[in-house]
Amino acid sequence: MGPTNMPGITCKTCPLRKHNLFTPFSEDELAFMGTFKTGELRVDRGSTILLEGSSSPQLFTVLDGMGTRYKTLESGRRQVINFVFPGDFVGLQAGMMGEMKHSVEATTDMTLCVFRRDDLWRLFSHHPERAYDLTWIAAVEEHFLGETIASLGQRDAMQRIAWALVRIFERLKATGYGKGDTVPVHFRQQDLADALGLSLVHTNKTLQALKAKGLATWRDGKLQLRKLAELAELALIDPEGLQQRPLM
Amino acid sequence: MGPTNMPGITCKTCPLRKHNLFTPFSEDELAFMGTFKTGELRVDRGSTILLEGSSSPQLFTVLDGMGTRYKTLESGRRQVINFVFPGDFVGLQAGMMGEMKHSVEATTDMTLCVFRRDDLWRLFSHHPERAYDLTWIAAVEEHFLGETIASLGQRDAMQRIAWALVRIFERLKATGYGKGDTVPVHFRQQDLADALGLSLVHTNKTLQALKAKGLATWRDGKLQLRKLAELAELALIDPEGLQQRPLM
DNA sequence: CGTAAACTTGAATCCACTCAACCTCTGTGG
DNA sequence: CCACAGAGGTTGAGTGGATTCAAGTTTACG
Repeated sequence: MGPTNMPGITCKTCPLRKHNLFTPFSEDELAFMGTFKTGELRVDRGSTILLEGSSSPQLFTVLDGMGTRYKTLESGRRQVINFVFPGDFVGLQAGMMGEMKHSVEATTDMTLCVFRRDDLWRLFSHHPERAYDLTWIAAVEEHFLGETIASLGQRDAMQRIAWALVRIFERLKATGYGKGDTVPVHFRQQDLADALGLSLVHTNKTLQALKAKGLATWRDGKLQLRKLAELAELALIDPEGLQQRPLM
Repeated sequence: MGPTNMPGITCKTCPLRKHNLFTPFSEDELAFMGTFKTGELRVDRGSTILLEGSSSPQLFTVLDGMGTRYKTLESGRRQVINFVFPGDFVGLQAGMMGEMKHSVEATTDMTLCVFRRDDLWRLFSHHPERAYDLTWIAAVEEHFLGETIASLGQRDAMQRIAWALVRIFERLKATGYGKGDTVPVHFRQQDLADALGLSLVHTNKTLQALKAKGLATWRDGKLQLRKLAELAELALIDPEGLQQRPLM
């Protein structure tokens, strides 16, 4: 199955909107987004959605599925900047700066809501409240990247992994995935290693250590956090929870 | 000398605008920015301009001086998210999300251009081109943080320090600081260490190693890069140079 | 002249890395 | 139906880059 385009969900019936992770839409906004959205894209897992250095004519909001944003250094090493979840907006850099500064790849099969880059200016000129939200989204992203920098710079391997697992867990729960203390996570250990600046071997061993402590189990695409509070404490995360943010 | 407020430069005569690091202003934009700017702030080195968790009523563009954005973890460790240079816009997170997710501190005496947070909406609703630029700025910031993540995750100590020195150097040159192969850098080694996730001791020894290689000398607030290209190569930086960006 | 801040230096330790196998699936083609 | 290949995961051993600890030195300044 290759990438396909098909008329699917409308903004009005968008299943993401119901999660209170996202700020509610007004009727006006809803109507506008309907015209801003140009279609839907389905891609297989493994597909590259945006390529570093390219200037995509399209912007996306992830409707379903997960992926990674990553950079490849000249040394050949890969850094996963962050993980991409439903509700995330991708392509803003290409939209504003002219070209992507990282790649985006689908880790699972993925459905994306498609916007035209050329419409961005229409958004700014005619729908300031949506423009405001877009900037808000950029600010939220900046915040998370700052947190990641703090993790890579100041946390040891165990804290980093605990931190990542908690963040992934919280985000998925807030978007309606999983149930109880278990969420579906289909990333590979290598993805996590590349995200945290750790070797695959050490990531593996540290995951086992967390399992031995009875804090986290991650097998066969299922992540189970038995003692979330304890894990968050180990990760030096202050338990503020996720703040509401806009959705594109 | 404490913080003082005094009518100084007007946007029309703003010395930053002349550097081609920044995209030019139109007459309209210039006129509007004059009304958006509410004053100037001078602070001594060591001052905290924005505090993590606070919701500043003010936003700033740095006119002169340098500083750091940083977070403090529960463990007491400090992570410098990035350095702040003239032309940088600070306070966007507080402006959009309600509160700062990191602190901003002046490392040298600093002059800032002051805006009122309440005026942000006026900017979005009446000056879409400026709103667009603001989002652009956020996207640029996101790009740099992504690069930093790649550095902390994938580069070793020598590469990280080389990377940081080159980036600092390029940015300062692009804003008219220093001459020849030397620029003024008044950060402490501890700041650099905290930015790169390295210990002070190792930062010190690595700086000496770079000096021994004849690549970089940093003493008494003067950073001299003798062989920029070679240093950039060591740092795995592709020599694209700095891209034009908007200025607030 | 004394104190504090920033910078240096040396030594011992350890966290995380690399290397090198090996295991366990799953899908595929003879 | 079985052999094989490839991807993802696991395990052990040895190494080394970066850390911590603990003193120094230099510089700025009241």
